[in-house]
Amino acid sequence: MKLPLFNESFTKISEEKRNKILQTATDYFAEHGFESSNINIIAKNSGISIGAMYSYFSSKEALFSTVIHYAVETLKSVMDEIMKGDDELLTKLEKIIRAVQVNSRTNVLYTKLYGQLTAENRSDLTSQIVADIESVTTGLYTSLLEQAQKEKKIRDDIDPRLFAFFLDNLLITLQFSYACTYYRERLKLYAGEDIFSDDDLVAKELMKFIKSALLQN
Amino acid sequence: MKLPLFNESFTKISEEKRNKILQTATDYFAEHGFESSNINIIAKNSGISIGAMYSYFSSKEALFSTVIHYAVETLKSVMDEIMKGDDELLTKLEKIIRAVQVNSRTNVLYTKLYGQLTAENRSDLTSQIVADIESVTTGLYTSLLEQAQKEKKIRDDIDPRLFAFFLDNLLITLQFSYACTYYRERLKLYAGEDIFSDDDLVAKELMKFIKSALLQN
DNA sequence: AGAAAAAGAGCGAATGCTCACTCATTATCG
DNA sequence: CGATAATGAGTGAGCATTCGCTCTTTTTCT
Repeated sequence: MKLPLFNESFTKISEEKRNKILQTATDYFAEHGFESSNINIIAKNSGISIGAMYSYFSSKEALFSTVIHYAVETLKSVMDEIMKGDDELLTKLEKIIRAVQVNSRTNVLYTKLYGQLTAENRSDLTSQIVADIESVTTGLYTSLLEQAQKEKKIRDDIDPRLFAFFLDNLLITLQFSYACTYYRERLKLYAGEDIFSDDDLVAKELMKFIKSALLQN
Repeated sequence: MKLPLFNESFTKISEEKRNKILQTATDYFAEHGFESSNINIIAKNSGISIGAMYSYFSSKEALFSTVIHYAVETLKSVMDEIMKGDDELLTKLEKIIRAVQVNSRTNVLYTKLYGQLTAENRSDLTSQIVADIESVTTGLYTSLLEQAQKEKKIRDDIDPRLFAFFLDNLLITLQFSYACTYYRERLKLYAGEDIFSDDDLVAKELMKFIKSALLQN
């Protein structure tokens, strides 16, 4: 199955214009979700006509898919950057946590989009995109743990696939907690209003949590 | 701020009819989300006219709020049941995990609703409902950990508020993983197609993870 | 080169469809 | 026979998508 993305005409316009459209659409979708977003307004805010919009994208869904596609690529590249280094497991995890904290603030919109995707029962089309990124991190985390297990760096009495899953769960919810209104409020409920001015504390405690969950003890 | 719930007339109809409406609406909202749900169809599926629907609920949002309200109450009562026992921390946590596994399957719909609520940038109205339940579990987990810390049952070098937060994150994502299509697929990616026929494995490994995260080591 | 023609990018008013919600009418009941 | 409840056709607003048009650029022809 192939996702509907942009039409050829979209590649022919100036990069500036392309970015303007993508940025505007990302903002708008992140704010309103798919259903409640008005593509006419997105066009207007982008400084183009709806007619032009429909020459670049054959449907609202195609625009949405494209936006998601870019979001996913961005997140992926951050992950890859961290993973390709040869730090050991715990160092990599800490880097991911830091990236999540910094990046979520920069890319709040992307994370919101991600949240929307997972909650909505969107068509197979979009859920497919997400399967892409998911399968990347899945493999990454699992093989990281398996590797570490082989090297006796972490305990051997665990199922690396499930532990990778729990790990990812912690990182995803952390991501949400820095990006989505709802989860932000929730973290404040737990740790107080000021928690967002103390990234170090959160990172340190989460590393403590993860570390002793993983290590032989 | 007060949430719009049902009108008085809704209390006057037979319980059977009331349940039929709520059940139908819950199903429908869980399937389609708020925006994409059609209240005319919900009325028809419930076997009442739209006119009647609007005499029971003054708006689509009121119907939605009511549905959420019941969902939250149900989840709350399960939690309370577990919490009021005098089991120790780890036993309680295991019970919660088990409840999440069993209950999510029964109450898939409720969990989906919860997921939709948190992802959508819904009006303050609905986000308020959720703050209700959230503040309950927040308090519960945190004081459980503080208590256990006082009794030297778990390590004392941690911030109980943040550890409670991480704990809750693990439980929430577990809940999602048993209820929402997207997260189900994700868990399958990690642990294989058959994972959903082995609740014990998941529960055991998660307990292992949590246990060593919490214990002195 | 300059004129004429063709291409096609961009425009936005108009179309048609989907609902949330209303209200005139009808049924039910005490 | 009122009063109360229920009905569902109708209303209008919102919005995805279309399409006839304009205006600019490119190509063709003399």
